[in-house]
Amino acid sequence: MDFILDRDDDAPTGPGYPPIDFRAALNDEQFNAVTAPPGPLLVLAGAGSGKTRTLTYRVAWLLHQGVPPGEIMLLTFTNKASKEMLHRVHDLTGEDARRFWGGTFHSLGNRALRMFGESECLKLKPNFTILDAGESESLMKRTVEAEDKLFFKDKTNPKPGPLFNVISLSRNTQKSLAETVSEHFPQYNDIAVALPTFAKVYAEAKREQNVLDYDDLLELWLKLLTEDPKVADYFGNRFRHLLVDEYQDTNTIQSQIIDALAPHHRIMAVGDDAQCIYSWRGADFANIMTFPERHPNTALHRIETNYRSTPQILNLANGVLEAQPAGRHFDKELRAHRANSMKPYVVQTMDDREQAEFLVKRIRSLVEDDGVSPNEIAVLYRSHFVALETQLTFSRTGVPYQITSGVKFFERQHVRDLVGILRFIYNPTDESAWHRIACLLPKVGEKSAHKIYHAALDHARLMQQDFIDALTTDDVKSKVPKGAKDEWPSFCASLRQTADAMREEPPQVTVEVAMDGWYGDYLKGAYADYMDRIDELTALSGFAARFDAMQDLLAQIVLLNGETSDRAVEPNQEAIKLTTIHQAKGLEYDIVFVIGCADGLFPGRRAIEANDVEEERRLFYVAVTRAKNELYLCYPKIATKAGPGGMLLTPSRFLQELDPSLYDALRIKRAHGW
DNA sequence: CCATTTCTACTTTTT
DNA sequence: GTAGAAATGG
Repeated sequence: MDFILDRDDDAPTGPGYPPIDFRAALNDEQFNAVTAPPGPLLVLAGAGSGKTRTLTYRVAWLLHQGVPPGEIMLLTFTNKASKEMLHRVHDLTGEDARRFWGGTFHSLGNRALRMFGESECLKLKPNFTILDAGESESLMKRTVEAEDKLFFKDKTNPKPGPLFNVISLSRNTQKSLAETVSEHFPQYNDIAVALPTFAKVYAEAKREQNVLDYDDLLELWLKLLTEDPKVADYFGNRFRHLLVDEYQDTNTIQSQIIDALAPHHRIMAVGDDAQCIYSWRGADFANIMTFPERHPNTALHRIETNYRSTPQILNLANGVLEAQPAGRHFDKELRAHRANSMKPYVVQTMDDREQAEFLVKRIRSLVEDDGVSPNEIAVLYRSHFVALETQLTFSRTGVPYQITSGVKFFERQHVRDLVGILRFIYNPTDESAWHRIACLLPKVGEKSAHKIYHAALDHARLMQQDFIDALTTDDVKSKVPKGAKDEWPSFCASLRQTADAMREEPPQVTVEVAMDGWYGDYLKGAYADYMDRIDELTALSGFAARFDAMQDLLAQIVLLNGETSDRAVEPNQEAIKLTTIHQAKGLEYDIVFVIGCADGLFPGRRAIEANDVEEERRLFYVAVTRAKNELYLCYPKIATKAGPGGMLLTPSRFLQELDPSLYDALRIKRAHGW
């Protein structure tokens, strides 16, 4: 992806875009928001009221006013939402989406750091790499252990994951660790004093290794904006218009970034407090409330007419919100626009399997009898594991589906291994990347990897040698466990070759060199489905072909975390969508099935135990408001997989709280007993 | 005695 | 698939 767009490129100004009849395309509320004069704009938009439509038309309107695309920044939460939005803008105006700065906070932060990371206030080396969640945690584990050897041995102490979460939340909310612990993690009160030290050693390790974690992408971006006037000027002058989607999900640091980006206050923030579902990442819909204070003369727009769903679906959605306890939310009622239709169904089945079979039967009938496009059907769920049985049944019965799954393409073991090799070679100080690949050698685990790494590092420093060359010296070899000695030469040789390729060849070739080297042999031995995995790595090399520079490829892979690979499903093949509700946010489908609507699954067990189901309720609200025409809320009576086997489930409290007149209950009879 | 492997139980949500 | 506990091996 190209980063720098010169302003001169951004001609033509003004017309040159296909004409749009804004008046006819929008209702009054939308039209007023879209054509509002530049300045702070806060748009409160209910679900399905055309939030994305308003944003995309706003972009189109700005373009029609002669604003060059290069002056527009579009911020979103998920990759999916950003892709969707850029796509819609493109459809509307024909403008090349790459001319905007559009993307998630994290990806734009990355872009900013690539441009200005070397600024005095950060002094980042340009070849920094980004840790994913797992690597961040294991780096934290290692650094904390180095500081306090016994910390994790004590079972009453938080494990690396939770520890990381505490520190991450404090960074995202810009609050002290002490405050974060007492507010959100009282169970860690007694170890709170140790946390600042842990945070410090972790931060130092990252700096030493020239790596960043996700939170750094926000934190350092903000630091650039507030501490380097040159950078602040650049962003302030260049991006004359900011548009922020799902504003209710911004956390403190994100909201500060927005404010720092726009000294000119030309921000359009769009949000809906009832859809705030990221508070576990520090999202606080109070940001909406205080927006007018931070941006004087904010024009407030409300968009409340719902064009998406039938009145019956909306009634149920309103019913979900009615059950909210009083206070801490704005009253909200979606006004229906569409004609009456059938009520949503609540479907009880015996177990997961029957639930899946119901889906298959109903979907078949929808597609074959009613001519519904499979692309317009979505199966939504609270957590990935709920969809397991559905996935299997779909595969078995040949229902085409596309899953944005827990096992995402870039998360697959072998993909991450290969990326690890690339990352390590690109930035040899990235010890996390080293660990990942070194542990693949027999008899090498965390400890040996660490020893080898430091032996090589010392040697390289001492002899002024390249790190990879240092690996083959006797000094280092002596640290390699016996079992790994055989493979060691070919391991090193392959790294050498890959490093050479990275210097001379484009990313795609580098990927191929790495695949054909030691790692290819390793795969052959380690997995029975070797061929499948090679195919996937070939897909990775195809993906790499899109990039000219290794750093862009690597950054995209970490940031694009969840993207299903292009090869999973043919782009225009028709397939049912299986996704978590979080990922479905902002999207809409003709037919929506929500599966696993049982207490313990949705709301999740953890939320019930923590006695805080409000966020889950908002999530449920998000789920039902995705549906345009038909909505099915399904739950199995018996949990087969999760929890202690054969547990009896009760319908979700969100269903029980609803007035039964809002839905039709359906009980599935077994078609054929087995 | 420590590091690694093996076995078993369980699985939030995203960047 | 993966994290954590028990078993094994250097």
